[in-house]
Amino acid sequence: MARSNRQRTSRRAVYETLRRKVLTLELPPGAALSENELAAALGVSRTPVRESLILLSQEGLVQIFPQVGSFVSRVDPAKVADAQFLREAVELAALDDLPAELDADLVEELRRNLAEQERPGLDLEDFFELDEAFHHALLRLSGHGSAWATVVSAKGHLDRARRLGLYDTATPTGFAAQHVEIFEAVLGGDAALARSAMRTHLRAVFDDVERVRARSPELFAKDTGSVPVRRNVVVWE
Amino acid sequence: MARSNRQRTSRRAVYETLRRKVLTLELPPGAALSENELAAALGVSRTPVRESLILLSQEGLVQIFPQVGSFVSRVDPAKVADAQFLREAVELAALDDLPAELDADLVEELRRNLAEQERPGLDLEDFFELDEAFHHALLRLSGHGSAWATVVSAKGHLDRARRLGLYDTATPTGFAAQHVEIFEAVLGGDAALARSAMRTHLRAVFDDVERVRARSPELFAKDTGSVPVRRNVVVWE
DNA sequence: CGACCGGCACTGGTATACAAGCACTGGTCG
DNA sequence: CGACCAGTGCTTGTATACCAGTGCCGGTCG
Repeated sequence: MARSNRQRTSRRAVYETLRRKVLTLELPPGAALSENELAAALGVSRTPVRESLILLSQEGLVQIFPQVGSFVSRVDPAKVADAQFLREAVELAALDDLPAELDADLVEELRRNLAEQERPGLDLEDFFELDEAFHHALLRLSGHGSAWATVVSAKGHLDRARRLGLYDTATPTGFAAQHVEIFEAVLGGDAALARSAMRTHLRAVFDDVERVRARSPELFAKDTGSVPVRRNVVVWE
Repeated sequence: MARSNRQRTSRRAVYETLRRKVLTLELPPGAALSENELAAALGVSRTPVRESLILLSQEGLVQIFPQVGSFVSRVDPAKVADAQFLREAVELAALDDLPAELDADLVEELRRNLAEQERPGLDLEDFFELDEAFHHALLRLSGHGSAWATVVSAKGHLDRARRLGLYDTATPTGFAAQHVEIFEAVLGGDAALARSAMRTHLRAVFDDVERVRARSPELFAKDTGSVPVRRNVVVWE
């Protein structure tokens, strides 16, 4: 009776591929996304590519200029700030809703996650995955895990900025320590301490963005209206 | 230089039409949405209809079962609760971020809005519009107005539920009074009072949902997996 | 009578063809 | 020399054709 929710449609595959490439900066901000090129490169027709771009555009990761072109959106500081605000609001509110009796399985999962974060020689991509899982689990602990999906789709801009920040500093160990601090406050039932630790943590992430912005301004949007520039590069092969 | 951001594409028109019809319950939860029928009814091809359905599906307002059909999603209490939680988190956090000096124009706008809410014989649709504008303006007052877009797209389920609630009670005057209470606390600079008033208000909205649920359970989802039922109605014309 | 099973009608998924619009280019004309 | 203006090649937008999958229905067979 249970329907397999995971559809193996090529649209989903294309969407996930593109989203990953945008978030990992493999497709850098400002890059042109031609439906035809992508379709050819991915071995599908324009339709799934187009539909994926529309989805990404709704998330704010891609900008579509009708009859002109689609581009990976530049990191808009205002949107980053919004995502930051939203995330902070949600995660702090979740800490207020923690039940008296914490779910043992989730606590164990968090503990393993934190141990993994301390592992020496950790890949940055792996750290990101762990970081995601940590915050998600924390949200589930308060019974609002499914709100995470909304946070995820809203924080695309923030993610790219964070990634820039981490590639820059290359020292996520400080963040791991903050995770531990939050976790222990939660375990100890000290909601106020947990809140303040979480706030400090999220603000630290946010500050990283500003640091990168000073260094790599070309990745950030200046005018929100943006200027569509058609690349006119002819490649001779 | 400024590009007209408002594109008059038929996709946008179709999307807005469908979204409105779903939110106003003109297309009730559980209704079947055939791409072909919609295309014919709206006088366009399947493509814009299909793309609109995909967008609505990402918002959670529509469920697409491949090779089976698309349906207006039923009101999922869990999702309503999530939207409620998210909204509460964001709006309360915004109240904490209010600047010392409030924007005079926005205050005036809020004042006019509230006056309008008190107008006797107010249409329910109008009240909803005012309610939206009120909360949005309140968010802008704290400088996080653009986060409203995320809240809007996430609270589709909540909106439908609220609408059911208001059609049911048919007495939005109580909500208007709560709006005034929040506004005056904000004006008085009493953040704590504003927070508690806002929380009371949002919880009251939420409670309405449960009341409706007891009365009209067919509009709510039971299993999240949902059961696709193909209507087999033959119409003789 | 009841279980089975194949045709059928309909679904959304994908591919493709055509239309409309923008931007650059290179020429002409004032 | 500079402004203008069709030409051209690209873009996305829309329409349409075809495909695979799924539930229903009715005939058939045990």
